Amino acid sequence: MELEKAYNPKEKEGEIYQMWEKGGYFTPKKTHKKPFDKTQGRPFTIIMPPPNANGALHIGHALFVTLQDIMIRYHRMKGDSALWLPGADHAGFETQVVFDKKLEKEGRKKSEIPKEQLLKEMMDFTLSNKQIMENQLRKLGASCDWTRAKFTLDDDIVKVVYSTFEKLKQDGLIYKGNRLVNWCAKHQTTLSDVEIKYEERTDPLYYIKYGPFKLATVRPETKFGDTAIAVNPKDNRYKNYVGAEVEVETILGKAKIKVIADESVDMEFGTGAVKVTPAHDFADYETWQRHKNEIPGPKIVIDKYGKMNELAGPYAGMKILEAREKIVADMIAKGLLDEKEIDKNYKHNVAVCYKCGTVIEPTLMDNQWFVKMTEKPASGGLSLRDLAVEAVKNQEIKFTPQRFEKIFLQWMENLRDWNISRQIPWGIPIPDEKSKLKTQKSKITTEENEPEQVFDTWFSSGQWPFATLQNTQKGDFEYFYPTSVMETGADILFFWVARMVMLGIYITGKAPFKDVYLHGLVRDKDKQKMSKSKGNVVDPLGTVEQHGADALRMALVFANSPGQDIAFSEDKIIAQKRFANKIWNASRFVLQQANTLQTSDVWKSPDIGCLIESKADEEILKALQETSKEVTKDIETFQFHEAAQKIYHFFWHTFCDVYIEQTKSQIANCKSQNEKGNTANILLYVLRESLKLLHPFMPFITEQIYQMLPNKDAKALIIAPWPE
RNA sequence: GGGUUCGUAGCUCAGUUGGUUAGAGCGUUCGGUUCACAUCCGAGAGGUCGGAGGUUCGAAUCCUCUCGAACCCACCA
Repeated sequence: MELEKAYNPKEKEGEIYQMWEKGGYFTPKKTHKKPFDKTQGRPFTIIMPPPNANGALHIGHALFVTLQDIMIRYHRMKGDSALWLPGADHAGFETQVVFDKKLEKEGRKKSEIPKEQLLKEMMDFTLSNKQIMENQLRKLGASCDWTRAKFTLDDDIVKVVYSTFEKLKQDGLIYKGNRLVNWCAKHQTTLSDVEIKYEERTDPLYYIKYGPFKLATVRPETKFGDTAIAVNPKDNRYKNYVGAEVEVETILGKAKIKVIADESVDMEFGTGAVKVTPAHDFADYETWQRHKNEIPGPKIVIDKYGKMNELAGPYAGMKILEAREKIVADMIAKGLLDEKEIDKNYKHNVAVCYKCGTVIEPTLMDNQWFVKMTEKPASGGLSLRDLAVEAVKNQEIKFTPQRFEKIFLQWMENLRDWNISRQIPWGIPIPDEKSKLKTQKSKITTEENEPEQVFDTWFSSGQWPFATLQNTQKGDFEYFYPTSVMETGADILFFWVARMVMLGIYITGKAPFKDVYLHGLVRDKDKQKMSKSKGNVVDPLGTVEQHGADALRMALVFANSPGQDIAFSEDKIIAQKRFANKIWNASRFVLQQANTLQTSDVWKSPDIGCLIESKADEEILKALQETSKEVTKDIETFQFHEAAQKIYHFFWHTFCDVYIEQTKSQIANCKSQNEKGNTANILLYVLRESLKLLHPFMPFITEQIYQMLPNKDAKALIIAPWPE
């Protein structure tokens, strides 16, 4: 058989993938019996983080595919029941943002599209992206079990989500709160605490007169929502006022306001006295909660479009910044604010929407669903937070790199309740008691129709490991759960991993995975973060077309070290493309030797030792064994880059540069045909075992060559036995 | 305010529990080969491992301080 001189990845990759998929190799057999132990093999499960079905895969996806596929292929070859369960995420808010942009581009207004049609369009959009994505995963060589693929909007998954919602409700862990929420005026939805980020801004700090007080504030426009003035109880300056109602002159005329004492007030800041605006500030809201009996409740003065409402009198209808400017000017005019006292260089952090950067308006809403993170369930046991903390502290869940354990636990310390309501159309609708009532008793129609809400997408994906396995094949959950490794990006540790741990243990009683491996971000050439919604993604499929999936995968894993960001550059891929070519040509040489020198079928002999003719033979076999050991250890301990570099080095610089070169003279000097055959057989053996070690990293080229070997020890390399 | 990561060859980065002449890819210099390799092989140049101090027989690796870069968390108006 004549091989091309240069390796051409394009030709065969698709064919090989089909051979694998049609051969059923991706679908594990549940042959091992409990209790699972190392001697007989065991289930090894990875639940694929379902990519957001709102665009094409980016290079970051290629990284996770590579890392997870390495583990899966390794364990499959080792004889474990290796399940890699693929999926796709409808990605609620994320997809909504992408789709809104698409509408905007097309010059269409979301508000003018009937909801039913909008949802249909979004579903079409999502499903077509899902399709594209799945084919891209195939091109990257992902050996996942497509027969078990799940989508977050599958009926059975939604059912699980509803049942979890019900259980939480019955346990008193979910409540509909009249609570302060993070409101994004641009996206017209609330957001959870992890969906906001903080930006440092420089804004003027105003000192406004409040009767006998002077109060420092960045937001004078919220003064219409003030319900009290707070001072520190230890502050002697204001001692006499505490508990009293003071009369103050405001731009809307005279008013009375109560003075309260609260520990949270910093005497050093500003004047040591602070206005309390519970409807629009988290700290103030909490202050009010502590003084509920003394002062009036929150007064909302800003509406959901970010405009002042009727409580703002003449400023009603104005946008926040416009109103602020106007109010400041009017206050100066009325002598309520001294222009000279404005601190124009005041630096502070402002909460903004993580997607659009719009300033988040804390606002009071009464129809929002919250999950209690720190309270014990009615049926007994630990709070959601403590379930997760315990599991991590007990080492039921281990992190790689280890430092994330600390980060995880630290985050758990200061958790607030989780807002799971979103006011966007795209997502799993939150079951609404009122609408249920309506359908049951048609008489109740006076009730104001509540806007439909959907779950935070992380509420559903937070249940992914058990929700999927409970709805694939019968017995899957019992066999594959808890899963082995959760491999995902460090950037969604809080969004996703934390929620999976909490909900997973809460529902199933077991941590959903044993190991968490976190990779860093693949950044673009300028070290900028890539993201679909930003539109700066690099299409990994173009790279596959050009250089082959193996080169891309090897380049990614070569550059990766756990938890560290990596910069993507083409020369790394080209280097690995050369390596693929090296593998190809070494194989070409070995196969040629085998063809011309082979005299017997001695390579079927299990005892490779009796073929040794020279010191070189001995050494290469020793080096191979050493490399196998190291590579195995490195994969087991998640040091994939180390494993990749070791097998790379062995193959190129030990096998090719040293051993193959030696065999040339060795073969020439051999006395008998049999000796020559022996050498050829060692070449074949070392090549075959090397291909096995390389296969998790570079599956296509290794399988292609393996299929041509005369000394195959399995039907396909993908299921060939891993070297001891 | 708290925390984390990074600073190693011209560039991009590895270096797991401290141990002989500190590594890879790309680049670069010289030589060879085109008899598996639109190439490949051999040899070389290039690093006081951000800085200072300490622990140790021995530190890029551990400790303290310090400079520089990035990031995460946090309700200071």
